[in-house]
Amino acid sequence: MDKAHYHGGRPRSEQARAAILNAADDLLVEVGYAAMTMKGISEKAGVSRQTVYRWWSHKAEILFEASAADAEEELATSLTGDPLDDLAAYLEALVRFLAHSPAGAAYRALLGEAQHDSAVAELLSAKDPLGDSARVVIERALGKDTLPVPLDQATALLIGPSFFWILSGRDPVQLVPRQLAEDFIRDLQSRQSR
Amino acid sequence: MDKAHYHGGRPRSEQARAAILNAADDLLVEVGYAAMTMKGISEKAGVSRQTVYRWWSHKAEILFEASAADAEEELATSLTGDPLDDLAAYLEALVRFLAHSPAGAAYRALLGEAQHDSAVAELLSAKDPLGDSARVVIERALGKDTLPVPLDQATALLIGPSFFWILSGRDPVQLVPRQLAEDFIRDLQSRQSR
Amino acid sequence: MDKAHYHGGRPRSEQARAAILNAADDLLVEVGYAAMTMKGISEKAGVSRQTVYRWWSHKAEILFEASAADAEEELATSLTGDPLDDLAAYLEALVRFLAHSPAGAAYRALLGEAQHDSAVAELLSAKDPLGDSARVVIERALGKDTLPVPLDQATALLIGPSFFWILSGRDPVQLVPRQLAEDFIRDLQSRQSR
Amino acid sequence: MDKAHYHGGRPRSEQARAAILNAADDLLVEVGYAAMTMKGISEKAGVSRQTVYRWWSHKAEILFEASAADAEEELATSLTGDPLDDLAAYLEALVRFLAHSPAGAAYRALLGEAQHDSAVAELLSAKDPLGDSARVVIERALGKDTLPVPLDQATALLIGPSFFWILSGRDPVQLVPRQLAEDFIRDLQSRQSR
DNA sequence: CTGTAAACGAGACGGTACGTCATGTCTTTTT
DNA sequence: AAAAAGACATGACGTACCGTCTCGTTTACAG
Repeated sequence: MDKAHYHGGRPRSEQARAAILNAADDLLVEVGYAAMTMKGISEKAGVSRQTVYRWWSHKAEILFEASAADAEEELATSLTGDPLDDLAAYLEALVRFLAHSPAGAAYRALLGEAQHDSAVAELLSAKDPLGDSARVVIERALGKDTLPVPLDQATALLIGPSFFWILSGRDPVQLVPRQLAEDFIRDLQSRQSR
Repeated sequence: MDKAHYHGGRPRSEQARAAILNAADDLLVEVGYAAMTMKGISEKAGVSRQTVYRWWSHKAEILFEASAADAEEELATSLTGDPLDDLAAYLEALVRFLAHSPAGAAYRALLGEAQHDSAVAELLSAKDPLGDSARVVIERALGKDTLPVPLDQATALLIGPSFFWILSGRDPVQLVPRQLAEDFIRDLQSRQSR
Repeated sequence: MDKAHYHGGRPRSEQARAAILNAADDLLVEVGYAAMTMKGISEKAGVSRQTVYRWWSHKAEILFEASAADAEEELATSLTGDPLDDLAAYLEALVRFLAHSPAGAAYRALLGEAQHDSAVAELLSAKDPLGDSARVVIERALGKDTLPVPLDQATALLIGPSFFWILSGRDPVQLVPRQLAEDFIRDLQSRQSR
Repeated sequence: MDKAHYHGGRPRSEQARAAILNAADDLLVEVGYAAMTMKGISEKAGVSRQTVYRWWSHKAEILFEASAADAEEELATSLTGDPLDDLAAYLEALVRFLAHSPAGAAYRALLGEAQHDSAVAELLSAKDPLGDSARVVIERALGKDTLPVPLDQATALLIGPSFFWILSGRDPVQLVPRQLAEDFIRDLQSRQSR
């Protein structure tokens, strides 16, 4: 017996699962989040509506699962050794993600929903791609123990300005990641020296 | 003749207008943004559905008009003369607005919609309560001409961390406005001194 | 003002009403009662599903309204003056109705539903085309006051055998209406003479 | 080997068969024919859905098999020797069956379905509990050879009025079996004497 | 004081998505 | 081969809101 906990019955179709996630991804780009419906997803995936509802309860849940991997990948960074370079590279990736990537659009849509749908809010707080990636970068660039601020608050200082800039609809071209990275480092240092 | 361009017909009912805006405000608190519908608003306001559609095309438009005044008021600050005090007070008001005020909930809901509805995005960019209020505070606290950074980018530095903190669902209690205000001032000073 | 109790609002569309009743009639013939659905009716009528549900709650209700007039007409009889002729003619019409007419098929379907759906049962008991027509015929053929049996029971004696024959799926050709009419008259007479 | 044509494999489970028939019987009483579903039957019987479909194709088929024996039993009569007594007793049993017995409710439901489902119609014409029982009673009470009418038509005369009365939703209390039996006998006699 | 014309209430209408349900089939392991 | 388990495609269910429409009524100013 291969499966650990077999309880009888036809096994879940991996094909259907993939088709649904792909359909959700595609629909987000093609028609936007608002016009994306459970019905539309099921039809685009060539799958019954019931099958969609069997495994997910909201379009947000589907979209989250569909874009989580992409988000993680796009926000992952390679280290250069130089803290400033690393942080600047990360902020650049962050801006690219939020402003231009499909996965970023998915994230913004989900975060938007989360503002008035607690189910979605829980989804995001359970696995937060921005917070997670930022924590990793800061730890590796500056060292975990030398931080004068709780790690979580440091992420807010790093991410906050770019996040606000893009979410509030401002032009991402005007953002200068290197400058923001410098500010961040200087800020932490001056806090430390007090 | 009072009205500038009268073209005959019954004048718009101020009573209906007020009832609709109030209904929208109330419904946001009672059922949340997602469950708020044009039909629900019209019924709660005791007004025909057509009357709502005659003057507004989305629930976002109604909500925006209904909460704009409150937002402006809640984000307005009185000056003390001390820049640090002023900025800290403003950040405190900002957090209170975003995290606890009904008008702030409306703003978050609208900003959420704006992430996937360009009509709402335009609405917000046309009159941006956060940006406007922050610009005013920074100008008055630090002086317009001494800023080493474009005013708009300064607002992002000031607002960004708190904005991200709350929008991403983190606990607003952990925010320390005075600390953030200090950081902001120190940041601008060190930029200047280079 | 034309309408007796106008309470505002767009008036009901007579066109939609007629289209729905026609669609129901047609569908019964084309696909049969079981395969007839509310959705199918609305689509065939070129009408929204909500419009159907606004005025009727079951397909049985629609079918009843659609076929009631036809049933009444097909079971109406013209008098000849001779009781035997009249009753025989009526039974002939009854058999034709039950066994061959579309309206009769509708009636049989409804009566079938009534056996396990009390809502349909009420519908039929409120306006019973068989009972009504039979009562009229018996009254006019034999006189209301000379009956030795309650009128209702007389209708059962007259109608019963043919009704059972057809409903139980037997061949209507083997029914001899004139013979049944004779039996009925003889029966009443012999009851009277006791 | 016991079975005549054994072809290997697991034998049919008698337990499952009985559970299904019982479940059908129970469900008819509990929820009525309309709300009775194949799914419901299988769940109530604690049996896989496939097992139900393997042996029966409609709920009508199951219900028929489940109630046939009961019907036969309830409509069987013991002879007293007196034709009038025998026929009256039979009619009484018939009314009790149609109006009050669960098996009778099953029969009415099936006959209802038969009006718009030819598969069910065939089922009933293949084994007709009413016709069969009536034929037996008439033969034994009046003698097979002295009948002036084909036996089948005689059953219609005997059963028809009660059948119509109950199927059309009238109150069974108002039926007087003895009276109807008298009518039936008198009718046949007067036909004979012509 | 009488038109005229837009605002308003009421509510019907065609659409479309919702989430659920039962259908009958299938795929898997177990008996 | 039969059976339990349960996933699957299909398609109707009845409901909700959408935005539009068509009525009769109301309310202002203009002539």
